[in-house]
Amino acid sequence: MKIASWNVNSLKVRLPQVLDWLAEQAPDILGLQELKLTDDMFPVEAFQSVGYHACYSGQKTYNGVALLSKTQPENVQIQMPNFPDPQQRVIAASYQDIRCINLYVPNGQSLDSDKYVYKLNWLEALTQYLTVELMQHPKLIVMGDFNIAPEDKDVHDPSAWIGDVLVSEPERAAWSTLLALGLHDSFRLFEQPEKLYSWWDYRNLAFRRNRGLRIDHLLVSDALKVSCHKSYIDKTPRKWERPSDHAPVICEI
DNA sequence: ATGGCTTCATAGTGAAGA
Repeated sequence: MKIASWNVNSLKVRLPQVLDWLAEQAPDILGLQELKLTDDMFPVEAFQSVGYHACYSGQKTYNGVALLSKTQPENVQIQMPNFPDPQQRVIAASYQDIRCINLYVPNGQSLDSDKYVYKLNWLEALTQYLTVELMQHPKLIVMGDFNIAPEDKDVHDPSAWIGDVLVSEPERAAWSTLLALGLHDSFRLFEQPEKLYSWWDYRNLAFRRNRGLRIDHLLVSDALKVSCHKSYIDKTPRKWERPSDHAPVICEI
């Protein structure tokens, strides 16, 4: 079973690329973030016609998350029940005995921003939410754009990022707290080449120079860790014309 | 070099992303 996560930075703009990628990779489940469209604009038919079910939670301009799947999603939940939020950043669904949670974690903007406070509060709520979910669903996958680079090796130039969001100690502590619940960064379950990232700035030829961060992740619970046999990043779509700034991340269980 | 690029917004001294 192939499960993937991709921040598409506008589904309106990226729909043709998502369809191409689905045809190429044929994931069983694909979590999308940053749809940037309202639910009435969601391209249900386009995905249906290539054999994918969809559940989604969008909003105007910002945020928005969706799960595409070859099988029917069950028990779909939008938002964390313990954190009502006008920003659409969470969608969860079950596929047989696997529970899949797709996240668009707040960016935080800067360490002195209100948005940073919101990010840390959001991550604290996520910890509580996942604690409950893990008790109910031993086979749990938590995927998405976490907007956290867990370690310095996930940062192209750690010294240049000191004091910035995505790498700060409180964010990394929140990440560690999530893993301590019994979740595993699937990417780090395996030997990986160095300097592999999932996001590159649009500016300054950052992709060509591989000046990136690894901030998109697929976490698997203990019960899924044993059957997880592969985890990787597909940089190909980042090379396409008018790409998202994020690449899809994939794990196979 | 506090901008460089992209998206969605509106017609701003743009906002936000990462």
